Amino acid sequence: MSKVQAIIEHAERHCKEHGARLTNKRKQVLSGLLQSEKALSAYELVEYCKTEFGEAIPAMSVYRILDFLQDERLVHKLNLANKYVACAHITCSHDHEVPQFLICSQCQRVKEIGISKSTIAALQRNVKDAGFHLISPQLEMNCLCESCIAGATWQ
Amino acid sequence: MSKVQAIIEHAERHCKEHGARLTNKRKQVLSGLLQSEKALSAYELVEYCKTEFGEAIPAMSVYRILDFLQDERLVHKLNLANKYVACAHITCSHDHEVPQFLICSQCQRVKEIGISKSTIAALQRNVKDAGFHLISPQLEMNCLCESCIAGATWQ
DNA sequence: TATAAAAATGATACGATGTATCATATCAAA
DNA sequence: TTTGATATGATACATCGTATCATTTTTATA
Repeated sequence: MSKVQAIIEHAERHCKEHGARLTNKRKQVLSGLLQSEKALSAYELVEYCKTEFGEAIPAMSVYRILDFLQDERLVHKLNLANKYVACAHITCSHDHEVPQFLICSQCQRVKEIGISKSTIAALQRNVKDAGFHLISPQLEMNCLCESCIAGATWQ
Repeated sequence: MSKVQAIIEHAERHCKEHGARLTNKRKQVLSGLLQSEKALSAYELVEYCKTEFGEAIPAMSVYRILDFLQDERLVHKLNLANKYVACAHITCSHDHEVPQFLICSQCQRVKEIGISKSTIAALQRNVKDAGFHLISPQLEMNCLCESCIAGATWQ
């Protein structure tokens, strides 16, 4: 069984546990994100599902499906790029900290990392000192990935 | 002289120093951002200039003016919110670190803060360990501001 | 001062992301 | 099996932003 399939099955069990349904279309969308291995916009996902799976899912449905998958914590939205990625920890059984995302501005590859609690705590302190309250420490940072650094034209 | 006017004059001198021109329209846009004291989208700025100054600046021009003001480091773009804010340090003479922004998700008020170098360095280290290179440590964080916390309905 | 070059602004069309709304189809429990 | 909930489809539209070409304004220079 492929890695993607394994994750999908895990996701399906995860949904069933609390009465949510991972329907076929929802599986297609999640599979699309898993297979592409990079962040995709909703409209890119529509294309991807059409060419890879022969599924013509209207954009409206993709947005709703993405909302569902976010509620299920199977997908994250990258607000900086207006794109979506599959959660990197679907098959983990333990809970995770709020994720941080490194987005390659050149190839759109995304790495989901955890930042040390002490660093996050220092951030929180800075924010609190300014009189604000951090809603979510999901940081998104514009980066260049290894391979784009290696082949970069701007160097 | 009002505080806004003082900042505008300072900005004008700053532009003149290297042959850039802070034209009337550009002043209007900058004044709009300064007066509103919160992040505005380009189209909101069009509205603001029309009602406050009677200046009908087309959206296209506002975008170009915002680009100019960003090049002059008088304005920052908030990529999370697709809005723009006046730089909080126009009248400072010294250079500043890359700014960080706390955006109130409720009232759109924005606070520009500096985060300690050690925290930023820790972030950079985390990113580097993941094999990525941080292009710009301009962090944008979704927050609630003091007054919205005080009057919050979700509490 | 006249005129050419450069800079700024205007007008129009369009692309991309996302939402609102109403209709239809599918599933699931009584 | 019917009924209510859930999921999906279709359409229109709002918002943010860019591409392109035209026009105006400013600046420099002959």
